[in-house]
Order: sequence, then C-alpha cells, then structure tokens
Amino acid sequence: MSDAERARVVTTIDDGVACSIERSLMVLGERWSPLILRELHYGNRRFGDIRDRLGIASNLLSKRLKALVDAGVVETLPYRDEGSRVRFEYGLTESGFEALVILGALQQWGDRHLPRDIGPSVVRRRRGTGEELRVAFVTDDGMPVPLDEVRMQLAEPPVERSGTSS
Amino acid sequence: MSDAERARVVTTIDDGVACSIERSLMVLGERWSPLILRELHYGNRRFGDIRDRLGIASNLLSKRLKALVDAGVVETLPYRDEGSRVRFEYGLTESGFEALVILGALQQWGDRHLPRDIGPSVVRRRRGTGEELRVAFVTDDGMPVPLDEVRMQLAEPPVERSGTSS
DNA sequence: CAGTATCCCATATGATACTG
DNA sequence: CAGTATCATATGGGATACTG
Repeated sequence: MSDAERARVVTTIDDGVACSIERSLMVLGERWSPLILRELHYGNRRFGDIRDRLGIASNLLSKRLKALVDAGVVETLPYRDEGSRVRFEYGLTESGFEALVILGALQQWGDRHLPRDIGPSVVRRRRGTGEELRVAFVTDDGMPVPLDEVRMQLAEPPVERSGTSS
Repeated sequence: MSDAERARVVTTIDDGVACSIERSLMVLGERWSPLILRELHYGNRRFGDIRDRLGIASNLLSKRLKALVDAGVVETLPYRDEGSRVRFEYGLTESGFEALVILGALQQWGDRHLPRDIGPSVVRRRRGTGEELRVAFVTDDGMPVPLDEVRMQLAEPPVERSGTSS
C-alpha cells in the first residue's frame, strides 16, 4: 500500500460516508479488529499475547494494530523489559475504551441468538457487585427503553424531494 | 459452494467458537450484513430498495440475504403485487430485531469517535417523545452503569493450568 | 521476543448478462 | 422487477522466513 493510498484510507473515514454505522464499520468491520479490541479490553496488551490468544498471523496483527492506531482507537505505549530494547504495548484510547459498548452488544446478541450447544457462554458483570449487565437503549436520564420504542434515524436524511415517486 | 460446505457453515456457527462476540461476527461481521440489517430496520424490505440504497451488487445482496435467513436473522415474507407473481419481502426475525442494539452501539460510537467534518449525523430517538437515546450498559433493574465499572468476562475461561509458564 | 516482508490462496466483491 | 449465474478482480488472510 502506497502512502498516498494509506492517506486516502484515513481520509475516507471522516469524509464521504454519511452513516455513522458505516464509518464505524470502516474501522471495526473486519474480522480481527473487534477481537483485537476484545483482547485489549481483557487486558492483553502485548503483541505476542494477542497473537497467541487469537491465533492471528503476526503480519496481520501488525497491520491491524497499525490501522487501529491510525484510527485513534489504539495507542502504542513504550515499555522496556530488563535487558531488552524498548518495545511497545498497545492500549485503548478513549475511543477504543468506549467501543466496549459495541463488544458488549455483540456478545449479548451472540449469547441470546447464537447459543452454543454447550450452553450460555458469558456475561458482562459489574465490578464489585458482580451484577450481570446488559446493553440497552436508555434515555438521557438513564431510563431503559424497550426496543420497539427505539427509532433509528437515517444517517443521511432521505433527500427531500417534492414527491415520493422518483 | 456445495451443499455440504454450506451446511458446514451453518453448523460452525453454533459449534466450536466459545466467544459469543466471535459467533456474532460470523453472522454480522462482514461488510454488508450490518448495513442490510440497517435497511431492514429502516423499513426497507424489498430486494430492489435495499440494493439501490446500499449500492450493493444484486448477486451479493442475494447471497447475503440467504446467509442472514440461514442464520435466523431475517425471514422471507411472501407478497404479491397486482399482476405479478409472488415475490418475497425480507423481514427481521426477533433475532434480527434485537440486533438493533448492535447497530445502535455502532452508530453511537461512529458519531462520537469518527465524526464527519460536516457535523454530527444522527441519533437514536424514542418514539413519541423524541428523546435522544444512547446505548449503555445497565443492571438488571435498569440502572445505567459507567463503562469503567463494566467487566467483560472471557468467553472461554482461561484454561486453568498449574502455573503461568506454559 | 516483537515485529516486518514475501508469497500464495481463499473469498468477498463487483460488473454484467441472464431468467421467470 | 426480483432475483440467479458467470466471470474477473481486489483484498483480507495465512504460512513462513526474516530482522533488530
């Protein structure tokens, strides 16, 4: 990938695409990115750990991490083990941290609708209390709203034309 | 794709993969699936409408819809226009309906962290009141929980070994 | 180790032509 | 129209070898 091309990739994220779902997918919508984020959320910050846990090829992990850094989701943090040169860990930026909601939603949905034969796999819990958490729509003052009361708004408001017949 | 292969695809979804995030991604983790779901949530149920709105090639849309139907996310509903033969619309199953949480999370995240130059694009609103909604973690009794109190649990609990050194 | 560079392959994608 | 079939291409992904 040439520099020009890479620059274009970064640019396209902010630019053209009106729908924020699509923009998110440009960063997270590929096989490994969400799983890499999952690992970072689980606290695995080293290249080798992530690679081993995911079983991802190292070249790919390298590429993906770069892309995530470019997108501002992940940041590199220098560290130095005794007698080694400086290396980098990968940490979540605020953006990456907030992607937890997406991961939570994916996890919840998978648990509910693609259950394993083995049984339910996981839950999200509250630190300390251990309460099981779910991901839901809530009002500004924190009241959960049932799904059928949620109205998704078109990202690109339908072009206002005189009539409906185009 | 042979039938045997196709069957295997369906099977693999429920089987091996322990992490529910990964299982979800098997169904939704590819470029078009979330966008197709988005269209269905927006109420666009006809093949041609979806194709035109997304700019997706018809063969791909066909394939994707089939996969979503296979996964139980989408269902086909027969309808008949005057003088035409029976066609099918595509509707959300309960599973597909609940994927709205994922879409909402993606949208919210994109709006916050990949803003367009043009400005914020969209929001999720409550029907009737028009209140802006957000997607968040909540306790069972509906209390929102700040992100830093959320603990994601490993889908596949780390293999219990005697030591850490493998 | 923590990555990077190469090479190869599978597959998602897209354009287009075709059918009931 | 609502799809299906075919074909060409790009790209993500995987294996592996390599470097500091």
